[in-house]
Amino acid sequence: MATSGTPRRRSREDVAEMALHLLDEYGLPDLTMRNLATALGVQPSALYWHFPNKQALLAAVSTRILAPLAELPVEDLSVHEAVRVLGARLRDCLLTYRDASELVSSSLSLGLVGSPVRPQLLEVARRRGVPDALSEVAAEVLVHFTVGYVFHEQQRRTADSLGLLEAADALDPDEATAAPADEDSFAKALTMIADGLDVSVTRAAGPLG
Amino acid sequence: MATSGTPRRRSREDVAEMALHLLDEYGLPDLTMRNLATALGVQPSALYWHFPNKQALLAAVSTRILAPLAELPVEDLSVHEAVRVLGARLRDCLLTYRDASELVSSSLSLGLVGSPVRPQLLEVARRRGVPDALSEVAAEVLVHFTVGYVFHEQQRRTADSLGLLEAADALDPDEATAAPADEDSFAKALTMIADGLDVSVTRAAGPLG
DNA sequence: ACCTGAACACCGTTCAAGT
DNA sequence: ACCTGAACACCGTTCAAGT
Repeated sequence: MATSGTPRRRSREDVAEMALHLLDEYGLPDLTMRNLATALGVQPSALYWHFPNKQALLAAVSTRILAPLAELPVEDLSVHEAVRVLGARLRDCLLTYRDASELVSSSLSLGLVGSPVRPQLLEVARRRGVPDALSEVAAEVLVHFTVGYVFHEQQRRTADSLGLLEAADALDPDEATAAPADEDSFAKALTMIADGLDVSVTRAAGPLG
Repeated sequence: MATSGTPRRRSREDVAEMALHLLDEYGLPDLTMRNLATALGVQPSALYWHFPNKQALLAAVSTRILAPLAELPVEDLSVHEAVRVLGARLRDCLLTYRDASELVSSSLSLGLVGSPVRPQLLEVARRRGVPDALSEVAAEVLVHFTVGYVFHEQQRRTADSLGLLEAADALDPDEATAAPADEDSFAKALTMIADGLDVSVTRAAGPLG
């Protein structure tokens, strides 16, 4: 009995994993249902048994990309530290796979995937007596900024890997080569966001004690 | 001579204007080259005389959407006020047309359109003696957050106009109906960003004077 | 200068039918 | 339960040719 080994129940996971691999290898524009089916040695229509549509598939891929964030230990951090660590780690996750920020951005906006920093930031903030309303706002600023920043970063990366950097710089003489999207300015931005939250916390606590 | 009236040189502008109209009327997914051509009473291939590709067309539409921002008078504002006013006005521009934030987000990330707040924020900041490096960072946080926020706002808007709000809320029992994307939390976020910039400015000026 | 006509090489999705 | 085969209704883009 059951000699055919494990009844491989997780073929849905296999599809998502192959999709993530194709994303990283060939980029989002080439992550088509047809290419994915071919890579799996299957007909395109077979994918629709596992996922209702392409958006749902992409949401599953987004979840995989963001998974490492959930395991990040934040209990002992200050709120200021948590904002910076969560932002930096979210950026790491997005930079791990090609075009990941674009994919996550859309899954996030469609509400098909939860905020990758909200639960942990809320937990730390509560522990320090910060009102949820403030941490909610900070979480939104943090995730929108980070995803948008890395989106921009990855687009420029693939853009000048194709050698069409001049086109983008010819926009405005003053505006050219705005920000090189360096590591440093990202860290400064996170500090600015954390500082902003601190000010709000102080203002909220000030009148009371 | 020249009896045929004005030689209508601006048909390129007409194409962009019609595209903006279609965007607002039917949404980004239905803004196809074929639908646009039909609306103009022309063959799809005719559009490629005016624009090299669809991305360039969309960039022109983005520029139109963001145009009102350039006329905003900011000279007399404090840096703190400028951040909040520019953010609020950017949101207004994006909310004026359906799916505008998604379109602008991609044009922005592709570098086909300049930052809609950078020039004015830099000008105000210089006037107040704020180092460019700091206002650059603040401008990035401001634009990424605002575009991302409104993207999320508009997606939810069209999502529940289609009556599929429950699907998104069934994600996580704790995480459900995260932020109703209200006017108020957006204003609070802008204040937080402005506060963060203020702290950075104070820190930069402190050791010196 | 501006546009047509026709083609090329693709898409996501559905659905009866197979096993 | 899981997949095939075949179709439907589309896409963006190119390019010779017209006017």
